[in-house]
Amino acid sequence: MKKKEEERKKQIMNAAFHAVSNLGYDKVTLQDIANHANVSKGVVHYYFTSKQNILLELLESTTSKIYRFEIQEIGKYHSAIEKLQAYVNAVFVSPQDNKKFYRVYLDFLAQANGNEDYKRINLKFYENCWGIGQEIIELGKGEGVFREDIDPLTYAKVIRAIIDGSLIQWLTCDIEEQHTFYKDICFNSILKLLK
Amino acid sequence: MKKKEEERKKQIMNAAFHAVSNLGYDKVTLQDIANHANVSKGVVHYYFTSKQNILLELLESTTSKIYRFEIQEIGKYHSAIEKLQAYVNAVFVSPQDNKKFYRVYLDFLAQANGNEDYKRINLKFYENCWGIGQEIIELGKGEGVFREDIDPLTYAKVIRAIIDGSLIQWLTCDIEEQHTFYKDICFNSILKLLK
Amino acid sequence: MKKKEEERKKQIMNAAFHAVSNLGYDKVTLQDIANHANVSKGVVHYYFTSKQNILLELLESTTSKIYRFEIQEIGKYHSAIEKLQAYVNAVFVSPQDNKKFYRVYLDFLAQANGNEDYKRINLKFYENCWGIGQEIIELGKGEGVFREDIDPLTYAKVIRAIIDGSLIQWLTCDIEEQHTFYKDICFNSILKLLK
Amino acid sequence: MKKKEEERKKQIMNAAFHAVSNLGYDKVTLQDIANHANVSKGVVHYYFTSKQNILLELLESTTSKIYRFEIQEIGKYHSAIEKLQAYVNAVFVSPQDNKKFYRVYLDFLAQANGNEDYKRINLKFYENCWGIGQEIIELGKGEGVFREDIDPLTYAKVIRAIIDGSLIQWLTCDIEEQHTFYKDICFNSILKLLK
DNA sequence: AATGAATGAGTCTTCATTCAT
DNA sequence: TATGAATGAAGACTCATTCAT
Repeated sequence: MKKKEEERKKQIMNAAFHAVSNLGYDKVTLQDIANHANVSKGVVHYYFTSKQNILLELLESTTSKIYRFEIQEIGKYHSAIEKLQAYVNAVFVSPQDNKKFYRVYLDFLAQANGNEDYKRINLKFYENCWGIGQEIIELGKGEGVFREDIDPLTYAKVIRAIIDGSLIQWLTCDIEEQHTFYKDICFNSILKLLK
Repeated sequence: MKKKEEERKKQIMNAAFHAVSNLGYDKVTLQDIANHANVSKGVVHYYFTSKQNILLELLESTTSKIYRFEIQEIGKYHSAIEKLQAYVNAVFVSPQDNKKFYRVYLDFLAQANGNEDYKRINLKFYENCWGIGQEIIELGKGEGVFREDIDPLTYAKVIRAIIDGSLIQWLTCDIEEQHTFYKDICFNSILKLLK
Repeated sequence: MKKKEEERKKQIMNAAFHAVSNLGYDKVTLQDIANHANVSKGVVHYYFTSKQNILLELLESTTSKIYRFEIQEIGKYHSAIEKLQAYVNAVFVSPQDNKKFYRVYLDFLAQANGNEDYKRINLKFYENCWGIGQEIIELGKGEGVFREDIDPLTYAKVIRAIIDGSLIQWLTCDIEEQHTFYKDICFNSILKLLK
Repeated sequence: MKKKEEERKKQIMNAAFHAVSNLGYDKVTLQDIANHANVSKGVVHYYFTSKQNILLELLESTTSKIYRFEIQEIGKYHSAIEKLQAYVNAVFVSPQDNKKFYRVYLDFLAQANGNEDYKRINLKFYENCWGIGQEIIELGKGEGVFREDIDPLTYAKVIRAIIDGSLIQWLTCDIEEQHTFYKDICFNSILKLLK
């Protein structure tokens, strides 16, 4: 029965993701989430103690999904440059997915300002991303393709800043065709910085 | 009389700024704004047609205030590098101000995803910021301190991405001491990119 | 389950009727209706999309209740004169009921001037009433008790005008004892007109 | 100065009439009235103690205007039948005027149900109208054109009921072309009743 | 486990009324 | 006299949460 419960929660979580993605963090209602999940409003409360609770888990699951995907993608390659390219590609998956995922993510980012729980989850996500950056930088230094004098953690933070900054800019300008443009300047900028 | 009205609107706008900054975009109520302005709820509606209307003007005034400050600061210097430093300094004014201003800005950025009006205002802000970047880059190219082969607009976008990405990261990590750290890596990264 | 919902709506509708009857169309609040129904404010919105919606249904149910009662009463008799008397009696049921029903009806009549939905519902009610008048007139012509040269629809309209005009006059003068007086002059006038 | 005050009040009263006529009794605001009068909101309160007060005076002035016009019109003729025709013609002036005046009147009629002041004013209007009816009936009896056995007051009430009932029916059906139709059946019915 | 009816606190908005100028 | 800025009470409506079934 434990398995069914897990499945139910996943189903609701998924519905919450689409609902927030469509309507925005502050517009979404429990009824919206229930509708997206094709269940009754009561079910949502049965599996989650409160709306706050759902959204918290949603941030957690969203960031962890993003992170796992990044890990998976860079795992397919072996050189630092290839891994870096895979990392950036993983972030800029496709216009459609980026819009869905990062709208939700951006909403939570804004929420994090006034909510310690969100802040904590987001910090964990940052640390994970910095970990990816560090790994690539250290690999590149070992390969001799990146400069020796760069501090891995510091530059890992810069890398993430460039990635987030580019993605948010693309998201806000909302010109689908520029997806590739932003992916490219993001990758090229990071590369130039590390070389 | 016109002047008094302008002043009143500014007072309310200012109250709205602090209210959103303290409570967040979606938590703020008209009563909060009225309280911050030390006026009755009715007054807010007397000067603004709706809550939406206040928030729209708030985004406009906030972004334009940020932009004007940036313009003012880079105007104090004459060389490209100095202007770039002034630009970054203007963004990273002080931990306190950054928190206030960019919390509001980040909230609107998140809203922009689902609201054409916010999107439009934000695009205008981006274009203004890109203009600053382009100006600095072209000056630097003239001075011979920046590479010749860089496209001003493209790199202006990268500059803003790094700035926003760094600031949001600092804001979210919420460690005041790292304010200088983020300002520095932001400036250094941009410089390295352009040289 | 469907039955329970129907009952609930009826209960609220009934509460709305009494609330409007006591307080008047433009004074009544959703809270008043909720109080009359002994339910919470939220319930009213659960069953009706808006206040407008409740009042619309109230006009519909009020006019249809009046009409059904008229039909029922004239159905008890077979001759034209008896039916006419039953018709007038049905309208002038009793001082208490008349006050309740026709106060609500008069309120809606006034609203109909600026509202197409009310106008439409009221027109339907008029047509129903004219139908009753026509039926009685045609029957009376067949029986030879009414003149041959009268146009059924035209006179049906006159009949309703006399009925409404008398009732409104009684309602506005608000002298209970005159209830019988107005019922009598109403019936006698119509009769004299048709003979 | 007394004269100017009177004029001001008249101006506001007139504006109130048009405002209520356009918007309806319960929709009209003091701002609407002020706008129609091209004065500031403050002025309205300067000349009338309250909104209730304006509307009360409006009912009084409206009913008295209707009554004075009826008196004036029947004064132009000398025979009972001509006076009756003039009376009906005065009520059914023109589609445009009827709509304006009787919308306001119907609104007040509805209000009268729950308000003693309105009720009193309206009763006064009824008594005036009954007076007209009685006068015509007595004249007709004297002329020998009306039956001898009719009670003037009773039939005066019937006359007014037919007039109001017809006018309200025309107003609610809202078919301009039927204005003449209703005027005719109204006059013919009354005539048939009295002969 | 699941439903959805019921609750009522909270929010935006309107507007009569007051009052300083 | 006249203005219109300011107030705050009141009302429609939303929605998270509870709970009986």
